[in-house]
Amino acid sequence: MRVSRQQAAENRQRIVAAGARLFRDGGFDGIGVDAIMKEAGLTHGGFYGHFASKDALAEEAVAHALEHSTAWQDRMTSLAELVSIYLSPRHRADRANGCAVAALGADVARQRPVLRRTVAAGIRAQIDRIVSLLKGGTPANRRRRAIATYAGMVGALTLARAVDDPVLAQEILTAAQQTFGKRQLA
Amino acid sequence: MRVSRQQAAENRQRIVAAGARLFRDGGFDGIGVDAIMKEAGLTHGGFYGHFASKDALAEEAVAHALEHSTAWQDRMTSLAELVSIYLSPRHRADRANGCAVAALGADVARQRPVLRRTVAAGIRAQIDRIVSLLKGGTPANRRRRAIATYAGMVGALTLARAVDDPVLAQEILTAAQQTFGKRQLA
DNA sequence: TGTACATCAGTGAACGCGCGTTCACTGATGTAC
DNA sequence: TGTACATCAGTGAACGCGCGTTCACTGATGTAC
Repeated sequence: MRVSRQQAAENRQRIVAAGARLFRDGGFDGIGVDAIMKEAGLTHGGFYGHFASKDALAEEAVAHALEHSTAWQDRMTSLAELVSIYLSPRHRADRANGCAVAALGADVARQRPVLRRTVAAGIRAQIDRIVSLLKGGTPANRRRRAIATYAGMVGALTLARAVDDPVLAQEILTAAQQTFGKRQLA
Repeated sequence: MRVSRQQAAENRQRIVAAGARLFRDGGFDGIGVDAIMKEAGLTHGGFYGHFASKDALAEEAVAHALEHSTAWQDRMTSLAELVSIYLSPRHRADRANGCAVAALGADVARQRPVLRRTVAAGIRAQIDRIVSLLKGGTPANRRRRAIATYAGMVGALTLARAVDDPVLAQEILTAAQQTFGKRQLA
């Protein structure tokens, strides 16, 4: 049953958004086209009218996730605030809507170059965002500290999500928050 | 064709070692029982004489990887040295034999509790190892800095592996090395 | 503005392949005498 | 120490299921007149 062009465009967007959420939650291999289409309120057969392959969606979904998982950061005025939200228990628990780099992490390294290029662009943008919140030092120094801070954030979230012990997880988040947020890296 | 008990025990160890390498390289879902058995020099049918399931092997393989990928660290006498090797281009390129936490990263969070407990133990051990290399400050302060340092190391390696641009990758490794190795976190 | 037809977004059955797992079989090892 | 038999590690074919992808079909949309 054909739908209007506008409806079709909306459906496409819903598929991308569903993929962005489900891939972050379950990993690229952990989620099927079937589940994504169902989440978007459609049946799996229609998928290939919108995308050439699951891989092609993955690419768009990651781009979408990178944009939307960082939008709130542009409203932050201090690094402490940004780090505090990034390393919050809520972000730890909500993989599906959080940072795509931390959610897909090592798996990105195993994906096609196009996808990795998209992720690289997202990482560059994130570094710039942190640079703009840092004070003092030369531009080169600020960039180094921004990279180290971002690495600390991604690593701490990854570690906190990997462990099953909630106490250790919280200790990791708190330690990283104090180091990368409250203090400024030298 | 039956083999000696000793041979069988050696075969089992070879399967674990093969799993440890291949899982780190390809991810839990990216590698099949077939490939692991072939890497161990056997055929896939014999797998279930040694392990109850692929998941059961994953558990042992991760434990094996955590031990063997950190053994060299006990010979390090300075944090700078440890960080320098961890964040080297060589470690970035050699996922299969490197840090299991960075190699499997976010995927660990999606695995069974037993495996996550194993990873948590490995993370605790790694934190202690870094604590013993830190100087100055109270024990609590050293522990916080050790956690932040470890998070920075894992995050930087994850980011460097995720991006496709070797220049950006090296910049990330260098920045993290300077921040977490050459200087001491406050 | 209304009618007739072509288009095409979405449906759901079906295909094919890969992969985890099972199983009957083989033949060397281990053991009982 | 040697022989006869039971055990069992490993083999490779086969099973079954899930999943990515295809396809004939449907019926509402878009368009030509």
